[in-house]
Amino acid sequence: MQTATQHTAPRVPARPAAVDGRCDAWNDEQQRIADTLKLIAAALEPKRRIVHAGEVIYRAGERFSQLHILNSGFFKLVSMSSDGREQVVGLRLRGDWLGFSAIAQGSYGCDAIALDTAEVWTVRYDALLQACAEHPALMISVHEAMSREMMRDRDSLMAICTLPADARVATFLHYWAQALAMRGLRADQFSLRLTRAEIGNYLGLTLETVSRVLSRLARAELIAFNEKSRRDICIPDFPALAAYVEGRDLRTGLH
Amino acid sequence: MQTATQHTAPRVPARPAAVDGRCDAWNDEQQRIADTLKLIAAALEPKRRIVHAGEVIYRAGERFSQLHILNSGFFKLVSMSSDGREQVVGLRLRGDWLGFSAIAQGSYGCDAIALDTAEVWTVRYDALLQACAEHPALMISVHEAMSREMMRDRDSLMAICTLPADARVATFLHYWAQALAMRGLRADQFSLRLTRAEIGNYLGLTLETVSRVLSRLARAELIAFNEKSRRDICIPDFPALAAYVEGRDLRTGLH
DNA sequence: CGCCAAATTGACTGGTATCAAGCTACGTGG
DNA sequence: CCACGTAGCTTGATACCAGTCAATTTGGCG
Repeated sequence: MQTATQHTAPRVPARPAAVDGRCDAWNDEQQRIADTLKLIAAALEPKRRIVHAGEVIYRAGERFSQLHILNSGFFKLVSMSSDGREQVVGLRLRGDWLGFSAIAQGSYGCDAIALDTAEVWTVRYDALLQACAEHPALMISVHEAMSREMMRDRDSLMAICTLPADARVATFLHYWAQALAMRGLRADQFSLRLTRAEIGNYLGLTLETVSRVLSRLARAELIAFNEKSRRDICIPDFPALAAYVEGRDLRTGLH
Repeated sequence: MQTATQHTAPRVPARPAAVDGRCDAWNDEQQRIADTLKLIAAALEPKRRIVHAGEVIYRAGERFSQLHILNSGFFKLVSMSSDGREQVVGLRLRGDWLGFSAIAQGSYGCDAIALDTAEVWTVRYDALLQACAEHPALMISVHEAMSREMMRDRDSLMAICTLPADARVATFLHYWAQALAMRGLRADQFSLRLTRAEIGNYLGLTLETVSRVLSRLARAELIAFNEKSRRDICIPDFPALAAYVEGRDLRTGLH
């Protein structure tokens, strides 16, 4: 079965020793996702399909009747406000659901766009409801997924509200590396798959500011660019990045 | 039964004619909340209690086993990051649930603090799961509540990320007035019940900036202060405020 | 090769934060 | 009753971070 280009290469990525403390959570997370997918496959026979970068799973305004689960790949959620401003409101990876926020309103509130080749599983919402009533484990799993999404949104809200630009970008990279690692993908080197403008949009910054911050972080050796394609980021020292994201008043020249 | 001080007086508040367009949504919302509460009361026999301003329903870190629904009153959710920064991450009114975001993690991620006398209904999560399996309507209602919470968080994220200070505060007031109106409470005059510092914290601004913006909005006559207590806000012309929140390039002297 | 989107970098501007000085309301105790 | 302290709020002066505008470089692709 075809899967995402970049994300398949190393099954067990090289991980810096200092992240070992995370290995439990990391394996747990992998297990959790696998269990959830198995549960869905067993109870619902989801429609599976491959989509390619740029393809749209749903658009804002479309009638809601299905939910989607990512088996692989990488999506962005783009919301458009009444006055025409666009905003990237979320990013989704393997194990994440797409469409929860449409349940209440009956129609999607944003576009879901693939940034990569991805495998999407689709289930009808009414079928899911029925399956949940019959399979308690599935209902728990769905609630947990929604709860996790809320928690994540809340964290990013907090980060974006309170942190200066350097810390926002660093937090973003840190979160992203962690999310990849938890899914068994390599986290010490990866492609952002987003333009500076999209990152900035997501973080509430301009593309110039994102560019400048990335340069500063590189100068401080918290990240490095892959020669060829500055969209590929290396994280040579994950603990250092983590420390910067927490403390932020360390030796680095970044106040 | 004792209920919130301020929020009970007018059963059907005076509403400026121009908001009539909203009356459908407004009555729908009231009906929806009433239906949900009835559903919960019927299926779960929730524990009901009155809490007073300042009381805490749960604290970050506590083990999760219960969810709460507000029958009346007004809560803030306060999250504390590892490095000690505090942040108001949400506000809750009648019909809102408290605790969803704790499901995934098994423990609460923030404090829930009453800002007013409130009536809280509490249900065990395991009981809710079981009831959901037996009552499809209840499960739908729970999913909708979670979905609505996601949508709201997303909207506020968008507002906070992309808007300048004036618009943030105006959006906040507009949302708040609407939320009160939808619950049948008077929206043309209300108490914020939050200090400038708390509002600023919630909106990613300093208390000084909030104060200045409120003064500017008052000078532009989009809001007015109740003589005595500048924490009581009047909205003399709701459509004007709504127009400002949307367009923002109107006649007002606020660029 | 030449075009175009993306990214980088610099100079300048402006919106918020910060620092600081009062003001107001309210409760406490003399 | 008034003096006093305190918490919340307002307003002004200044500093600085990030946005804006602009010039240039880089990389991808027909």
